[in-house]
This record gives sequence, C-alpha cells and structure tokens, in this order.
Amino acid sequence: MAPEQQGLFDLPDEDDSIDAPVDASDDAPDEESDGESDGVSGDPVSDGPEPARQDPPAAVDAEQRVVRVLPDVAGLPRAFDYAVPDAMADDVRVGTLVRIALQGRRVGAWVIEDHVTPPAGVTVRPLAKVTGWGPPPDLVELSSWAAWRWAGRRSALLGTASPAGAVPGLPRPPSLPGGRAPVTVTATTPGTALAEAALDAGGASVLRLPPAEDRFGVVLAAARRGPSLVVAPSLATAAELGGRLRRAGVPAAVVPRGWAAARAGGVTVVGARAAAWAPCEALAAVVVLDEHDEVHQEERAPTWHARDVAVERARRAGVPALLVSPCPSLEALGLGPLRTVARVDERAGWPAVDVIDRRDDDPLKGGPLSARLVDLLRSDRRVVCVLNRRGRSRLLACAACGELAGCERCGSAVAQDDAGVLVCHRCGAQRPTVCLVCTTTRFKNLRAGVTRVAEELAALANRSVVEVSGDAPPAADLDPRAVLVGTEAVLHHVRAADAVVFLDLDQELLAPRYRAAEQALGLVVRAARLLGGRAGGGRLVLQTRQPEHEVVQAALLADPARVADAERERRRALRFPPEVALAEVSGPSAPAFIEALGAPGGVEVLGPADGRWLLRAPDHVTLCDALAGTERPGGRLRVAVDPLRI
DNA sequence: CGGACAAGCTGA
DNA sequence: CAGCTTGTCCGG
Repeated sequence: MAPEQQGLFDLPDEDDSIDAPVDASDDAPDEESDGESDGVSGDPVSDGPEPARQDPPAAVDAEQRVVRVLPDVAGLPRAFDYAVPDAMADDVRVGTLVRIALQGRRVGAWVIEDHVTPPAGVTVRPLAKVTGWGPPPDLVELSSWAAWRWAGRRSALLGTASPAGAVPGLPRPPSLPGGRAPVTVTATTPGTALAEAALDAGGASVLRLPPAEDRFGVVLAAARRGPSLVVAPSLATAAELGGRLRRAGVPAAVVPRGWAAARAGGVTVVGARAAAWAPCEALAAVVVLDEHDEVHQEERAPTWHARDVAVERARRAGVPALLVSPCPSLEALGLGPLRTVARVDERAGWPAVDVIDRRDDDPLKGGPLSARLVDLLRSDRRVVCVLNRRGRSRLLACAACGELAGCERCGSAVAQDDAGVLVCHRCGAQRPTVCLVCTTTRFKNLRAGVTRVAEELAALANRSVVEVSGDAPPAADLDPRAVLVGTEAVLHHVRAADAVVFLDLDQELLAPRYRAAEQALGLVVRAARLLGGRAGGGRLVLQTRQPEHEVVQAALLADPARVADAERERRRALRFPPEVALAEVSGPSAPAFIEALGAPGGVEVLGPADGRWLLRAPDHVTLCDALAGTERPGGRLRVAVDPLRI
C-alpha cells in the first residue's frame, strides 16, 4: 500500500516538480550563508546575483496577502510564509490558529506576522484552514521574549497562550456603562489600602499580606480599575475568586474554561499559572497571588514563571503589577518596592506559634514525638501533623550490633517501606529486615517516616489517627475527630485545623536545596492558613533543634523579613539567585550542547554532576543571550532557566 | 516532528 | 542485490 499512497500524494504535487529543480540543484546562492539570526530564515531582499533563471509561475503576485506562521511542530523552530485565501481574509490576524500543508502533511500553526514579503524564490502556498481564535498580538510578541528568557521553544509558550480546543467564534463582551464595572461591594481589608496605593503608584509592587488575610480586597481593587489579570496559585482559588468578583458586580472569566470570554474582552480574567498567558483586552492591572509559591513555575522546559511573565506583561502594557504574598520571594522583592500592612495587622494575621526545642532530647530515643505533644493529641482539638518523610523509616540501625542498615548492592542507606521491606532508594534493591553483619532481625528506627509516626501517635492519642499522603487523600467519611498525619500533602487536603504540628521542621530547614529556607517558610504559611489568624486560637507547633533559625523566628514574630534578610546575604555569599542567573542543562544531548556553548563571556560552566551542568551568569541577559546564541544539537536536551530545586 | 532519501548492514 | 535499518536533511 505504500506505492498506492505515494501515487495519491504525487497527483497534487505537479507544481513541485516544476520548482524542484530550482530548489534542489545547487544554484541557490544564499542557501549556504545559513545566517539564522532568529526563527525566520531567508532574506527577502538579497536576490541580486540571480540572472537568467525564470521564477516558478507560482511566485507571489504583489497584491497577495501573505502571513508568516510558526508551525506547532516540536523540533522545527522556524517560521514559514503562506498566502491568505480571500475566503479567510477576515478571520486571519496575528495570533490566529491555522492549519497548513507542510512537507506533505497538515499541521497546526500560529500566525505570528501579517502582510509579510516572502523571501525570494519560495513558492508560497495558501493556508489550508482557519482553526480559530488564538492569542492576541501582544502575547504573540511576549512569547518571543519568553522563549529567549527561558531558552525554550516559542511554540510551547504560544500553546500555553492558546485555547484548549478550537474557538471558531467569540461571545459578545459584556456591555458596561462607561466601560467600568458597577461594583457593588467595597472590601475593607488592610490589604485594600495597600493595593490602592500600589495601583496609583504604577509599576510593579510587592504586597506582603499575612497568611490569614483575604486577598479578595486586592483583587477587587485591581478589577475596579478595569479588566485585570489575576494569577492564583490554584484553579480552585481562581474559581472562587471569579465567583466572588461576579457577585460583586465585576464581569469575570475563569480560564482555561472562560478563554473565549477572556479573548472577547471586557472582563477580568482569573486563573492559575497559565493565566499569565491568558488574553485580557484593555488590560488595567496584573495581580499575582501567593507569588512565592513554586506552583507558579512551569516544571517542563521552558520553565517560565508566572510572576516574571506577569510583570513583563504589565510593564509592556504600562499597567501596575501587584505581587502578593505572606512571604515574598527575593525575586519579587527585587522587582519593585515592598508594601506591608501595619505591624498590628500583620501579627493578627499569623497564628500563635509554639516552638518545641528538642535539643535536650536524646536523638536516639523518644522518636519524633515530644512529651508536650501528648496533651495536644489527647485534647479534642483538630490536629494535623506534618512529617516530610514517607514510609516507615528512612534510617535504621541494628538493635544488636548498631550497624546502620545499608544496601548490599550499592552501600547506600536503605529505608523501610510501608510493608516493612528494606528498599534502597539509590539502586532500587530490596531485601528483608535482616542485619547484614549479625543477622538479627531487630532494628532501631533512627529516622521515622509518616507510617511509623502514625502508629506511634495512635498509641498515644485516645482517638483515631489517619495517615494522609499525596496518593491517599482523606476519605469523605473521615472521622472529624481524627488526628491527621502526613507529608506536606496533608496541608493541601485539609481546609481548617486547630493545631498544625511540624514534627521535624529541621528536615525542611536543613534540606540540601538552596531555597530550603524559603520553601520551609512557604510550608509554614500554608499551615498558618489552616489555622486562621491569632484571634482564632489556633496553634502552630514547630519541633526543632534550631529555635533561633530565621524561619522559626519569622513565624514566631510574624515577620517574614527575617528570612528574606538572612537569605539575601546567604545567596550573595554563595552566589545563588537572584544574585546571579542560573540554568541547568541536562539530557542525553547535554554534553554536545555544552561543547557548542563553549566559554561565553560572563558565563561560568559548572559540572557535570549526575549528567547535569549548571550555568551561572551575573544576570539573565548574559545567560539567556549565551543560550540563545548556541545552536542546539539534535536529540533530547533540557535547559531549565531559574531551576528551583538544586 | 515526520517523511524522503541515501548510505550501510545482512543474509541467501 | 533485495530488503531492511540507520542517519541526515528539510519543510514556505
């Protein structure tokens, strides 16, 4: 059947056979110059040295409208020119999603430029079809910047800026008297005044609001100025805010579902991370909620960050951007002035904190549960315990000879899973619970995991204890009196609590990641949200051997600046972001890429470690220019600019 | 990416 | 040398 298919394909390709000799023979002089300054190849004006060769008859007539399109094809970061048939003329504009015939197949593409002059000598074919509405021109432009900033494919970013399905037509935008929403609610939270001042000042601002404060006041303040873009940390939060905006009389669309309404304009647009790429006609302001939260960064390359996309977008539109967080990141603090509520209001928005100093406890005895916890467990308060160690034990020692339980294959420490089997997390080897030295089967649990702690808690408490993990959310018929224990996932699954206990905060504080302190504070903030403000009487319990650590002090004093100030100095000393710009290069083609990169000025190449390289530069311009100027080898390659976990 | 085509490998 | 795999090139 292969010849049959070929025969079919040959029929419409008659004009190919005409221009084939022109293309294929080596008489195309500008072909070897290969100066790919950017995605678009070919120079439209350099057709001088080409005598005595008639152009193919399909050449463009001067009147024809030609658009430049970027195919939605991975590994083809090039633009091509296509003619716009008259029947499609009204539906095609910059951003429109189309289908094109390319190399014998039909692929999707975005119109990225209108009324272009195609390079000399190419046969311009007509667009095959208009699929529907796509991103507005400002986002098409922004995708080009973001592709540079995060060293990724522009098509990936245009995909994020596009609707999930085809949008052939748009709904009618809400018609508003004077173009302004008739707002029926005025919020009066302390954050509202901050937001108003920041909106009046223009530019990017950082608003530090305590965990318990309702961010709706900020959102409403922005939306009252006109259609705004609100990036929330989750779709659930976005949907809730969208509903509240509408009830307040503000037209709002929640993306991705409301993409068409957002594209039609006249509405405030709310969504999760990808909302940074949602259309918003006549943009008046941009708001990013929980700016510090890592969910705002895309995990797949290009690893764009909603905060940075939103700020750049606001800058280009000349509108204010509000970065809202209880614990602003150093990155945000570098983007604009910090505005805080009065100390009394900030303190009121953090829960009371109990620090349990465990320095006096014997590390080999007593496990993760201190005596002071028992009272809490035996009360009738809703208690949530957090321990970021899964399974039964992460570190065991033989009860008889004291030997650490190691892997017989690779020598790494082994952990004990839920079923009690010893598992090596480096090589995956499994073995029964037997000491390799003295063959006894009794072990001491040096570093208990959630499963083991749940058992211990159950023995201590006079009520049921339920383990909650990422893959085992709490059942709907959960005993409301139960003590919940789990990894940090438990903080996502519970709405409210009277006490949240970090059984081993040191694990977060000492985690071998450069952002460990900020990440630990982020977890503490999440816990604080379950407890509400100081007036609610909730307790945040931190078990630690480092009671003077700035994260502990920040929670205790409701002063997140303690973490930011300490962290800024540390990052400067160790040369980590935002003091410098980093990129991580990995994947099978990483060695070839690093070789092609060479040693560009200002960029340090560190590594490889575990097959990964780290690039460090004083700023993003230096880093991203070097990345953009390096030709990519074939094969799989991951370039992660601003990696969070290193 | 995926098709077209060429060069390289294998087996009778 | 057919028939297949593997590699390289290229797209308007």
